[in-house]
Amino acid sequence: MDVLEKLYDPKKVEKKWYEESLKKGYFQPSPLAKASSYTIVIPPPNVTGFLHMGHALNSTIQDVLVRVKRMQGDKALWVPGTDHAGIATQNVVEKSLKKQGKTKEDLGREAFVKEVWAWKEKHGNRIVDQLKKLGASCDWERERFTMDEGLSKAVRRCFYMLYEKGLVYRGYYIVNWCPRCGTALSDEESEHKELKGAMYHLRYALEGGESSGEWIEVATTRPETMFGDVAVAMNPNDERYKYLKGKSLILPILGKKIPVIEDEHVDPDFGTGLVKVTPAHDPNDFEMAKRHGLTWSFVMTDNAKMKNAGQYDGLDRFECREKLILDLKKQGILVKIESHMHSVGHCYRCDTIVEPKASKQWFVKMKPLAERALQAERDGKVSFYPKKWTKIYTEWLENIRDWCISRQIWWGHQIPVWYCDDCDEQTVELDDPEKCSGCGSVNIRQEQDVLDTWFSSWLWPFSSLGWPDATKDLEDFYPTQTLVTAPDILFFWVSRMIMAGLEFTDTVPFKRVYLHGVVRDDQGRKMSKSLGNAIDPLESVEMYSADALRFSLLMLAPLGQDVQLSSEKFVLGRNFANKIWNAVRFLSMNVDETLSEQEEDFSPKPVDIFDKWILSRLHRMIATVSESVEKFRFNDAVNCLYDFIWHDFCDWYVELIKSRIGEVETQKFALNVLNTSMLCLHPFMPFITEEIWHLLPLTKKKSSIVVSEWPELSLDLIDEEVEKEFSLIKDVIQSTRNVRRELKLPLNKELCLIVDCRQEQTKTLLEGRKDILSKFAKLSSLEIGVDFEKPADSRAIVRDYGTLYVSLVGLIDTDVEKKRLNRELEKVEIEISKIAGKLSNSAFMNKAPKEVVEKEIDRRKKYENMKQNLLDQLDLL
RNA sequence: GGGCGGUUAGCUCAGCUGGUAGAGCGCAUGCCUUACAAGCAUGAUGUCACAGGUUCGAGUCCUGUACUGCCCA
Repeated sequence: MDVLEKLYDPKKVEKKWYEESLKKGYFQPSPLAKASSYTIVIPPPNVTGFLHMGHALNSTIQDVLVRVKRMQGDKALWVPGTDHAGIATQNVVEKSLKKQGKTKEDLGREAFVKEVWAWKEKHGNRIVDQLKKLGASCDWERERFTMDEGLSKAVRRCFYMLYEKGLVYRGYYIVNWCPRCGTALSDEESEHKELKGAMYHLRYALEGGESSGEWIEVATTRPETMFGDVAVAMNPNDERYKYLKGKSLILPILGKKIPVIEDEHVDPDFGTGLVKVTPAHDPNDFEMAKRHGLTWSFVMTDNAKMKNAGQYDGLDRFECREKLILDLKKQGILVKIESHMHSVGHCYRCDTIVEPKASKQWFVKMKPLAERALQAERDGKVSFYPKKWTKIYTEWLENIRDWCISRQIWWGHQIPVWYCDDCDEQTVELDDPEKCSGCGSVNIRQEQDVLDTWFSSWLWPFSSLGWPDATKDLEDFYPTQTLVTAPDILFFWVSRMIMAGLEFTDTVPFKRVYLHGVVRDDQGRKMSKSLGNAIDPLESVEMYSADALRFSLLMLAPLGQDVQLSSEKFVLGRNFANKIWNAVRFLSMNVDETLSEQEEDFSPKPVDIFDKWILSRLHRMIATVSESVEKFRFNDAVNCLYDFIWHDFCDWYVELIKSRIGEVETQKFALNVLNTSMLCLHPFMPFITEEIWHLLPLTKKKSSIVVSEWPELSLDLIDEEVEKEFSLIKDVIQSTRNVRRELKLPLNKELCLIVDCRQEQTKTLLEGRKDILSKFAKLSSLEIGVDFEKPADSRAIVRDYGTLYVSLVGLIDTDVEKKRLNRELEKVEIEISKIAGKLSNSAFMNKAPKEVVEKEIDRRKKYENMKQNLLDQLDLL
């Protein structure tokens, strides 16, 4: 082995090995793998997107799962891709057109869509390239895009099937309208935010009572909608307004006559108990108008400019509100303004306040789809981790509302419905029709709207594998195993995929859904561009390496918990990488030249207790890591690796074998342990482990660690006895070091140690390791026996297995020692009285399990020994 | 308004089926000890938010309160 650099340099390494893996096709499912497949589909990021920490956490987790399964011999496949993000992408391209002083209308639909495709070809790879920097082991040969040919075909088939079944319909309803994007949004795309608004109390005159000043008071948060009022509603049981029944009112400004109606749904306690009814711009009012057979009128255009509003026509809705309020005040119509907290829908893409608006849109009837999705969960066919999300999933499905799938934009799958100019028939076929399916007329026009992007994404687990065609991939890799995503798209995406899977493929698309936490900043706030608190994962990769980023993220992210991140947290991963590097560096300086020439792997036998100990710890680690990954407890896995490699291997094992590192068998053994550790660590830190794996002389079997076998667990190598013996040796060393530290003795001063063991067995064990004890505790002399007299001028350290005496002529201050021993005594006595309390409690003795009682009795014995010993020591002083 | 989390060391958090409270960072002290100062050694620090309850025994289970975050309406 060549001697390594002192500092690990990840830059070259990461690039080199990722390229190598791509070239050799290691990320493609191996045809040689065993029959069982393990598939994950990536939550497709936006083509417009930039990689953020959420993506980093998300893809690291998927990568760990896939890499582990790949090493365990499964046919592992991680399908990557992006979605076309209708509104977002259209916004981006519109913005760049605007810079050239152009609008999409200037170009026309066809040219605009061409423009978007051009943008996609140029920039659409950005986020994919960024994922590669993190080490994502996706099969890039299978990368898909929601607008590519196959997936468009899937969308078409899906729409057709739902239409034939009567589950897709066109209807007039209140939708969430984004005036900036100029399109309808689904309920999920309208994000509710708590805002400080106002409740405006307005005076509406009673018909015929204008001159006598008779009026009633209505309260509203959106006064500008008053132009669209078609009635005022009261609760039929509201005694206060009994006199209004059957009366009419005069709408201020417009002077229009509107009726008072009675409706059970009016809450008499809200506002004044009288509500203005604006069916075109409010969902409740819309329903109410339907019940009462009222017509409606729009008062806003698609970009939220006022219309049918008299002198206010053309004003923006909020401008209008301001002006209107001033005018109403002047006219004495405004009674009062109260501040009022309410939640207001915002467009999830551009944050504009959503305007509820009646309009004709396409919907999917969700109830029948939801039933099956609920049943699948109840049958245990799909489960959520952590479990708490199950309830959120089921509650959403139980209260599901129809899904508005049409969007008034140009970028996306144009809805495959043709209207006929000559009759009322709608034509929906798998291929573009040439004539009306009703009257045969050729005067047909395709629907202009496009489908919601999620209408493509909900097919992703099977459309990305070839559906609706019966492809080999679909057969081999579907249904998938695990879905890894953030909980904020549980409704948008996860639930809908389950519904789609059941509807179109008759199976759940994945068995387990792992919902990881949200990445927050160090103050617990969500990371966002607008807050400026986002940490760029690529900058972090640049500074700390992808391995460090991955490792730190996982360390900070226990099962489904949010992650509070600051960039200094990556130091942890970086330092760990460097620590490993230096352990390898140490070996590289000592390993025999001839080892590199050996062709086969070697599995040397343990020669002493330390070898047995590290093997025991190693296999414990293998067990924990495998199990934790299976249970999505990635932070446990990562912690265990960290603890084993750093503390067990580097701090103790490497130090212990330094004296015999010249022996080839020792080298082989250490290399073997290190190699196994690298295999276990590889899914978490793919790059440094690959680099080291290639450097280690014994790993010539396969061409890459990526396709190497996961270490086999040998439970019989986990040896409690050996671990116990080792911790005894460790305790003697650490206790002695502590004396040195407490008495501020210089490191180069060697100590004389006497170990007075309680048992012969302990003595024999320690005698056998005199060399190590002397070296590690820095001793000039060491005596081990049973029943020693206390030597003069020494510090006594009382342990449960015996007493350690460190001779310190002239350094022992009797008073200080007394105080110290009394402090120890106090602690021991507290423990004893705690235990005594338990043991004298008959309820405890009767009800606690036998093992627990025995354990307490043992502990009592131990502490009483220590107490006696401490008292003896005090006597001697 | 309904639902779901969180509250454990100075900070960030583990602690799964109740049985002796843990890690990393930070802090303190001493160290360039035949890999690593991105390091080594040793150490200090806790009313486990609060109040009840169940239990032989509660950080862990139950009820309530406070603060805090998120989701839904």
